[in-house]
Amino acid sequence: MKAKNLSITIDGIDKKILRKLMEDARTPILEIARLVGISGAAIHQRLKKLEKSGLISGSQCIIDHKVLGYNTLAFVGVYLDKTMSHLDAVKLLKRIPEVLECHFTSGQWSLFVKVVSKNNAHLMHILNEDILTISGVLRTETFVSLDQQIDRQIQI
Amino acid sequence: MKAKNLSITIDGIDKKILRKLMEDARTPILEIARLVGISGAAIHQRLKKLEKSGLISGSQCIIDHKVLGYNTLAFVGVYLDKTMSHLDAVKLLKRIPEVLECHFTSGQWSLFVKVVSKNNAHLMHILNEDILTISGVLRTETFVSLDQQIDRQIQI
DNA sequence: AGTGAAAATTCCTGGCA
DNA sequence: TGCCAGGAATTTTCACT
Repeated sequence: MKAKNLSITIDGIDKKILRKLMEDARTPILEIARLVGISGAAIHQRLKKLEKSGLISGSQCIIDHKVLGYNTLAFVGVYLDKTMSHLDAVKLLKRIPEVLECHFTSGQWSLFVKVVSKNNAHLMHILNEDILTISGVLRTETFVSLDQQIDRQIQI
Repeated sequence: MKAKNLSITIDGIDKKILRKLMEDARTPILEIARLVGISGAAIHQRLKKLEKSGLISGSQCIIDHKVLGYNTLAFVGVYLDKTMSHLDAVKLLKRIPEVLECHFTSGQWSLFVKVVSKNNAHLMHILNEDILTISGVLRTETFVSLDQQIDRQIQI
């Protein structure tokens, strides 16, 4: 079977570079070079290629919510009135800082939202005061994540 | 109102450092220093403090699934037989590379899973061949993300 | 694609205000 | 806390293979 002809071809060395940077984005290029066994300059140009291809879309440092006192993670299914445009609802959801993800989904809900909060009372406040007050939001269904056991990116 | 006495106190400079690194984890310290208006050494010791406090739990480069051909994102609610231990189920879910998140949730489902796949056929395969074949999994409910409009970390 | 070398930049530590 | 200074390390580019 022929490989799909995307704009990038990734070999074993690229994979090693990616795996290392997915684990720690601040790993020095020279350290990767030593790990992989080729020169720093080579790693450098491979990295540029990977960035240019869009495979690496950026990097970020990860903030631990819990250290900030955000101990609750929840998913919220949102039912929208058919007169409410999804995009307008999303625009208003964006203004709620605790909303981290918002998906337009197939199935029973119009929108599906991931929310963090400090505790259950805070979550209730976000639901009642912030989300349900958006005009066009009919009702919501909430699922609290009691424990997150897997959290990762796709494996390379 | 008194601020909660957590183990860290974060001032405006810390926030600027964090915001920059959340946007690009590879930003040089000296660039942040110029941005903020204090010396690199000061940024350096603040960063160490932030890492030590656990607020910064790491960094990672972000891979764009779509460039790898993973075009579908879905959420799957999993119903487990009461004889099946959640932890065993999670152990088996971990072996499915397309499973990126797994939560133990309140509500109707035992587990709630985020999955990426190349297309709908691939998603069906993951559901039928990988997830439903786990012993103890009774049935699943799937919600496909047709479009993700918000994806961010908590704002500092 | 990879290498080695060189220049610019950055990291990081210690001493001091 | 923050700043400065300077040696070590890293990034980045370039000519060559």
